[in-house]
Amino acid sequence: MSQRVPTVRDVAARAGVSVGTVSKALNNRGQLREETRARVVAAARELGFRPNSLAQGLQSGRTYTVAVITTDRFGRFGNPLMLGVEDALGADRVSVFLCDTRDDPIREHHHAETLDERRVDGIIVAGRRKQTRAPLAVASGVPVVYVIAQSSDPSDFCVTTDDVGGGVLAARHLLASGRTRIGHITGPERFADPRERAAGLSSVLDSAGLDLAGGQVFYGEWSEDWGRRAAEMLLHAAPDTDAIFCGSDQIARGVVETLRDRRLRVPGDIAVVGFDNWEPMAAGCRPPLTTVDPNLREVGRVAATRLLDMIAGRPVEGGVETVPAWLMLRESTGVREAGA
Amino acid sequence: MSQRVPTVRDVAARAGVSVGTVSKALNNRGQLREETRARVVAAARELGFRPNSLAQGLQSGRTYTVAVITTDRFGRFGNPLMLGVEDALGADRVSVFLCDTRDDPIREHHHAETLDERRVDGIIVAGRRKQTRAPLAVASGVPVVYVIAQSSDPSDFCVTTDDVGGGVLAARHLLASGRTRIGHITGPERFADPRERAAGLSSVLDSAGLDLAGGQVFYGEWSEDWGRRAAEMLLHAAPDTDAIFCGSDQIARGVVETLRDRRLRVPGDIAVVGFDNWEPMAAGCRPPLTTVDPNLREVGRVAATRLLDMIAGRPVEGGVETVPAWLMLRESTGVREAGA
DNA sequence: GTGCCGCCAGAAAACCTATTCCGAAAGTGC
DNA sequence: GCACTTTCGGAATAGGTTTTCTGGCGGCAC
Repeated sequence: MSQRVPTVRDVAARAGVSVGTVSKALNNRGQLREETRARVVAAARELGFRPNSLAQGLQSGRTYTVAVITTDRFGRFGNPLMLGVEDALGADRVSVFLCDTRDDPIREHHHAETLDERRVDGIIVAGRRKQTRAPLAVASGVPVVYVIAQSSDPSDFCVTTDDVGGGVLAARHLLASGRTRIGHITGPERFADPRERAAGLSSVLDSAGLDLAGGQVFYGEWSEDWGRRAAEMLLHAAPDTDAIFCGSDQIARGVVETLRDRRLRVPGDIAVVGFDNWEPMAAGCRPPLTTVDPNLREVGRVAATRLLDMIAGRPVEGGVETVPAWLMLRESTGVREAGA
Repeated sequence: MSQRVPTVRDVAARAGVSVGTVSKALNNRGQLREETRARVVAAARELGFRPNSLAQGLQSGRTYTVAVITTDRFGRFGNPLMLGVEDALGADRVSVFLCDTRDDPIREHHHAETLDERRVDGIIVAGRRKQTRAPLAVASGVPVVYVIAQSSDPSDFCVTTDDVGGGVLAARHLLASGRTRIGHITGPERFADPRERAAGLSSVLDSAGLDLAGGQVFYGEWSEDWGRRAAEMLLHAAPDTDAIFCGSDQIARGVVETLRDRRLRVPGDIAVVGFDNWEPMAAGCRPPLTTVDPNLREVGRVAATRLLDMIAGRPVEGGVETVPAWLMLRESTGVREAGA
């Protein structure tokens, strides 16, 4: 009872040919009689033969594997991203190694070494936040694409979200809905992402000759609780606010709760726009949230596609490619009620 | 300018020894003079040599790779699970292939074939729901561990959550807090998970001689909206309800919202317990939710550990191993207010 | 002092599995 | 009978690990 997995040698023996012939028959290469080819194929099927991709990789120098290194503790951002990556990679029978660094440089280095040894064809390095980071320490020649967090080496290629554009989308939508006294509650000022979203909003307001309701951006934390507290502050500073753009869906949830407590109708009295399009948060809200979708799945798809380009030797220019966001319309920015 | 990655041959040439000697030197095997070993190690370092793990895998028959096949990429369930898997695997330098089937049997089969060819050492098949599924169609001999969804082959090994136990925990906690009129709002009745949670609750209530508030389990959907609607129904049927155990944190959020609308205080008038301990949902709730944590990270850790056992040839009995849940205490089940 | 045994260090070769290139045998055409 | 094609075997190759082999040397006995 040999439980051994069959090799080309076994197939060759069973078909009565040489190993070279087996390879040619199964890969449709070389000159073979149709009868021979069929015999080999039959033998392979009967034995349940599966070529060893380690041996193939050794031979060809390509492993058809790609790694995704993420700092995101498999958080919610990683999911749509991975989905996009799989979209692009799946077609090519490329398998994905998933490595979580847990924000630890030692772990990252460790993963990089292992991936080097595994001779992955390429690597996607995904950060959680927009920031500049040191290039991944990996064998020269292995293509690397950076996602969201970009490399400090300008010749590296990076794909990222369009946070300024997301802010612009939200702002234009609110203006188009007839809102003019728009406030902004968002995450920590020390991060680039919320600053860019705020910049997008401000640019639109400036062009329209409008000021930010409350006179300032309310920077704080990425939590519902901050949304609740900041909404109080904003309404205290500017009681006539008629729209609030929030830096995340979680913040928006908090904001909506405060508005409800104060008997303010959404969207009747105040429209609310979130950011992330984090389905369970945004759709579960009452009313469901209109929100900016940063298009992470597309970001993942673009990253993987470019990586495949680089692997195939097609030139990919260094620099940052920005994927446009889009607006998910739900009820929280619906039409303003008459007389409101 | 040869960009070629260095091989043992290059190291051997630089150190002035044979390739066999290089291997022995770098792996601390065989008999070598200390001076020779040091010379080889130095040469390897200077060249930036990294052994090709494809070649090693070909030789040893072990690849130090494991695959996780999941049907649940969107879900929040995959994240803590993967974390646990990496906890257990990381120590052994085992890399993880992540395969998403998107609930498509064709995709699953496709992944299984590819993993076969890659000669992964083992596979973890993770389902989203407790159900029985056909065994993964993979080369005989490759160890497979099933998570949550179990294999129809009783000799396969499966790790799963303790939903009955979770229900028991929630029920005991509520009884201990002095609640006696406990309702239950949960997900679809056609799934085993909510039925088991309800069974756990019922068993405790039965032992205490209590009935379920509202006279029935409110089965529905896994949404906030169902939580809101079902809470209305429950309160209509049993206005004196003093606690609600919810089948998910999302449902609990909806329930809490309805209670707030009705001016019922949580936990003052009614205590609420969720299920999942999905941090942003449970902690963001006002008040923060006491909730059953199904311990998915531990489930992942156990699955990976058992898989490593099987890979190492240590016997693992078939059957289902259940990982105990635990209760995350937050404010939604705090002390009952005096006079309430 | 010389011959033999055994050990040490490292070279050389075999092996893991699949692919590819080269060449040989057999068959065809004229 | 010669050139040419078709068909397939055999060997080289990829990059390591492992086993076997060899040369040199020390120790011991006579």
